[in-house]
Amino acid sequence: MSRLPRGFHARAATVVAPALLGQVLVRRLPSGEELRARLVETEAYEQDDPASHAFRGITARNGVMFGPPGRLYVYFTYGMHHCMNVVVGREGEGCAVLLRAAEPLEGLAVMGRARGTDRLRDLCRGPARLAQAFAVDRSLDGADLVAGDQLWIERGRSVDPMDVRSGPRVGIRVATERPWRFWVDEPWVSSRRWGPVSARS
DNA sequence: TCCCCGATTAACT
DNA sequence: GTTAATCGGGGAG
Repeated sequence: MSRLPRGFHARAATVVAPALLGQVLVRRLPSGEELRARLVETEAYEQDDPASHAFRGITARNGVMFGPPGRLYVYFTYGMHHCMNVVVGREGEGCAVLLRAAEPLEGLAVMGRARGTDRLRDLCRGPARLAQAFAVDRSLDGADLVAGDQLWIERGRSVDPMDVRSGPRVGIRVATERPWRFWVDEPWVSSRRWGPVSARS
């Protein structure tokens, strides 16, 4: 399997987000074990986007977002959850794609232990669940997905563009008119409400 | 310093 | 459908 190159990430968030569907997220744990899951749901956060953590400029928390593309931005929220994003676009822009859900493929027992459940469907269904299953927290903030050895993304079987759906992003109260959540209609996504088949190619 | 609330989840009714 | 859990970020004062 080939790893997604820097150039893949160096594009607009609204392009990278749907393009990530079907790609395989890989985590190598300190123990050497590898986890794999196929991405099925993402969200784009662009420049000048009121819903983006980068909207109000660079801070200690979101600094990685303004760095080079292809790195991981991890944030902590609700006092208990971690979520992971891929930094995209050009350095200095502050664009990212939130990884929201995936189909577990490999390392299921390890994911189940991390999640505290054996229910396959709940291992990676939701951004915080995905991060927990993959043992991702703030210590991986800034990890290089292109050249690093802890986390990366491999080219997976491509998703038919006609199967990509889109709709409003989840859990935000601004910019709801931007249909920047992308997903495929499978049981692994966090929510199947909304969204006709996307018009985008 | 204080204070509100969040790119959520799980356990309820 | 509703709500508690739980705490760091960042705007206001």
